Amino acid sequence: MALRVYDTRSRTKRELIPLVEGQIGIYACGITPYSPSHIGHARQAVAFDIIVRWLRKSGLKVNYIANFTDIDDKIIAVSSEEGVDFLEVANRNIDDYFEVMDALNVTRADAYPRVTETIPEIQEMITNLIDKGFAYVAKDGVYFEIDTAPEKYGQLTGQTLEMVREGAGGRVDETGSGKRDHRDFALWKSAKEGEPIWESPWGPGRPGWHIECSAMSLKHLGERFDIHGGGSDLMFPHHEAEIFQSECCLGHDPVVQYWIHNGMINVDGEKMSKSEGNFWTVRDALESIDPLVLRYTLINAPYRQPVDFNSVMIDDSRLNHGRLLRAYSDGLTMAGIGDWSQNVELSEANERFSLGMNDDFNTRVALVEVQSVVKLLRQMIDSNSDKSSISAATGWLAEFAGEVLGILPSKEEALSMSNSEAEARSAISSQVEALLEARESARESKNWSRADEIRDELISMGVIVEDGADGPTWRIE
RNA sequence: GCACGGGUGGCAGAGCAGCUAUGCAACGGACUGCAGAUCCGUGGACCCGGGUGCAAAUCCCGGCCCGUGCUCCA
Repeated sequence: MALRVYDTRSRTKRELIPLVEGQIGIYACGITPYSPSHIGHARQAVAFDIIVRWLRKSGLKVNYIANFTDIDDKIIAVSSEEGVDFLEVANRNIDDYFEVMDALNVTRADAYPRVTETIPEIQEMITNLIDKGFAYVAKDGVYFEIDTAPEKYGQLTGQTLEMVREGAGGRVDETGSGKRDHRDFALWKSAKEGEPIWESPWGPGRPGWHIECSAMSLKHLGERFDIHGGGSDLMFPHHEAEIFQSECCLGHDPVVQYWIHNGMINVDGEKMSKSEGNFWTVRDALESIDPLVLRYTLINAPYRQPVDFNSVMIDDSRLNHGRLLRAYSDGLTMAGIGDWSQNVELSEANERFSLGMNDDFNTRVALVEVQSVVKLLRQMIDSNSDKSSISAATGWLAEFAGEVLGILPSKEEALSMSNSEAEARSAISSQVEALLEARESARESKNWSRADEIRDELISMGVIVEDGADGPTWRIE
């Protein structure tokens, strides 16, 4: 079954053919840690996490690299504002990143390179570009000269040199920059007062934005690698600049076989931004949303589509995820995890799930199959199916909803969750049983108002009563 | 303005030439004193206008609307 990936550069879905059979090198542009991570970062991290999980599930050996751009203008701005070292700002926000992404069940990348740990490689690349005539030294730094490779312009966004010229023409003189052309971009920025600096052949300074990713991907994945990705907002200029740098430096193209970009997050249909006041950090979101529910929300649309973050969407995810969780833990306690491969319906579900994931990692299609297996499992439980069927369906969920999509807690956690619920139950059990008994006798004498009164009392204790054919059952909300 | 995505039932969101998407909500039924949970069933959609097909939500052309980008210095 062929795995097809939408490649931004060719604007088509193409079959994923690894450079080295059985192996995939993937680089994803991570965050610039100048503030706590927001839900857009979470979407990116989750999207690539699932892509990597699916590649591994497909039998590929994956080397996944995600970087931190830990020196940049915004970090410097925060650091000078707070009067602390720039690395303190970066480290603080990197810690935050790991903490919230762990909560979202994001598998760690194989490496998290940082700009500040890649300075020699960056300088080497810049030297190379100067030597080959693609870059020049100016009074305020080193610039990549766009006109040396005009054919590479607009590779990802379709824009032409002329368009951008119109968009920003004539600014070079105004800013006093040493650029020859305003579309040239900085590889190295000369030191300014009070900024962190590194020594270089072109004087003290720091790397420009863009070069770090070319250098880090080269260092970790080599001169050619399979997949490079990030948010769609990075296509221009960041990723196009990388194409210039890497391909001109290495002297071949393409360096990256497939470019993939995830869509942005909107909040209530509007662009999420600090000035709009609709800005959600992951921490904000986790105050009212369970981490796995948030993850469910983020994969509720294919990774390339925009996701609208709104209360309906979240409530919907909460409901569906809750149903999934309940079916899973019921199945787990009743029958455990079993082999699903002998069950026809589950095998078909597997096929459709895989078809969806192989079609550019369509998690929405995958979730439909999860929902249908939840329904199937529910039916099995309700109709007192044999243990092996229930364990098979539970096993299917563990494998696909758990292992691949990462929206289930681990088996141990799921069981300990039901254990802690059991503890909570036993703590109030005698009290509840007594009330239920009183309610049952009220019901027998058709004293409905008294019965409902008792039920209300139980609800206020956080107990939900459900009358069934064999008498009432109850659970803790 | 230009580039790239997208506009599907009350809502969210798949499908991207012929075959029930799915979930929530609604409606009907089973079970219920009621409620809840669960199950069964029903109705309901493809932004507008042209075009190409035996056949178009799906392809082409033209509108309209939405999102993102149009660089670090500004």
